[in-house]
Amino acid sequence: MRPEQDAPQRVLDSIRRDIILGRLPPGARVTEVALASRYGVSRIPVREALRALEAEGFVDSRPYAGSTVAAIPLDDAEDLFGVRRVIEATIARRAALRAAAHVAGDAPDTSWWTARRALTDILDDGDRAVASDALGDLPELNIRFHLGVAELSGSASLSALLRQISGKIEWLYAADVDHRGKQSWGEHRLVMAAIDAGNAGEAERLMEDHVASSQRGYLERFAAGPVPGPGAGPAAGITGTDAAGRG
Amino acid sequence: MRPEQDAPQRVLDSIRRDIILGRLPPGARVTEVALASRYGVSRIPVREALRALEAEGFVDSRPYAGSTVAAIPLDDAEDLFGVRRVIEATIARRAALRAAAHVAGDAPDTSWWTARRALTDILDDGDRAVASDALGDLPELNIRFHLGVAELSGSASLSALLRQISGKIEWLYAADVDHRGKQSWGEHRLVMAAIDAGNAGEAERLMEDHVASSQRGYLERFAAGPVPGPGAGPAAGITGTDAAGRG
DNA sequence: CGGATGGAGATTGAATACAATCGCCGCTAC
DNA sequence: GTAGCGGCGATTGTATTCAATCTCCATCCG
Repeated sequence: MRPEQDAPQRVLDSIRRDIILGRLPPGARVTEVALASRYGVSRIPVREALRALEAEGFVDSRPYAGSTVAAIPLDDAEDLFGVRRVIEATIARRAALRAAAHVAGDAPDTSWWTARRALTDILDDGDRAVASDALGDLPELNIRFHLGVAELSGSASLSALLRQISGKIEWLYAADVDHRGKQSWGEHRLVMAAIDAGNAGEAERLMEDHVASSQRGYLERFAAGPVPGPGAGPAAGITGTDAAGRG
Repeated sequence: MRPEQDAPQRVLDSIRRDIILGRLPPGARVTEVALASRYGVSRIPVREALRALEAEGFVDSRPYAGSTVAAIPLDDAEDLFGVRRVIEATIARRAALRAAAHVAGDAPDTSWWTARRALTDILDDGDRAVASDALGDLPELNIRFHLGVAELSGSASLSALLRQISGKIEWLYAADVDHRGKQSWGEHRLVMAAIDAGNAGEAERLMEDHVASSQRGYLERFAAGPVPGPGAGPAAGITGTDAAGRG
């Protein structure tokens, strides 16, 4: 079996996705051999992925006792949105500043153009999804847009922080996708325009409003009875050799 | 050799410390075998530690090309402080709310008392350090105080975020410890008092001022010629079998 | 009949071994 | 003299293997 060259990354993304989408419910035991056989690799890449997930707060581990899926951070929802607002607004401001520097001709950076082009594609894909009422594609595109802007900001530190927070918030939304759907998506072009114009203040303000609006949508939905969610009971995990998340 | 039960954690902390303190300068190559022999373990724990460090943004890795120490995020300094202000203020507010719930008798949580007692010890140790002019101990105690308050807040998500940001900021300060020394340390007791009183608004405000003040100290120091630092050249790394950070 | 205790099975922690890939150095050709 | 190229050493990626520890369940004792 040839080395997949980034099997750990693939395994990491897959497990995290299974957790976020509720295919691995909170409390479920995740054993290394089960995951290894599920993804067709040995335990080593799985171990690395599990350790990363532990650092990200998606699983709890105890020495020799294995790992379980962590509890969904329901109590942190409001604060997570608050932190995310600040981070995203900062990112938008810096992205605008960097865009301005680029049109001015300074900083001849090819990676910047790559990131900018990727955003164009994401925006177009999202518009098509909205036009064809394929709203199921929007959550994924939404994440990619925001991470794309982070890329454009040029700050690895802020990108990493946003990535961590986004995962948690995505988890909160859980399988409850399309939180505001069309309207929310439309706001992305406004943010992008401000960035392209190099208008740092406007980009910062628009992004903050956008995130705040997303937060309101979440709170309205879950204020009363928070998240019926898939996390029914601390069991039903994968334990056998081929049972992972086939629900 | 018996399993150390958390060798990866120890290795992770050690390497991160070496990076933050400049013993492993930016650009230095860090090979698995060198680290393994330095810490007396095999490559497996080292791999897990390196992957965690990559997620934290301290090293850059490419498949089959190995890992190098990342560049110090100098350009992110101001924004990192901004995000940290929000996170710490939120943490302080929640810690106060939780303290209020505890004196009220709700939530009989033994781990809370453990965390609270640890903070008492940290504050006392810091006072002793100040009294005996052992200011070299303050940076370490400073980090522990802030992480201790995060623990008290009861939010694993916010704790993880703070941990990540603190590492970066500590890196910025680099070997330049005792940034404001005695005065900064004294502010900790004010924050702690507000938390113990269950005064959420006051705790939030005091913590934000405290972090903002720390930021001013940093900017004043490094505004002109940012960080002479140990990152002289992209070389001098550890490559041999026993050369790690013996500088 | 309830709770402690011992052992078997399962699972993780770590080391060793091997395959795949990269980077460097000398060589060749122009 | 310099640019392209092939081989070799070094390093990473992964699998296999064994030791240490935990969990669960049946058993025994009070």
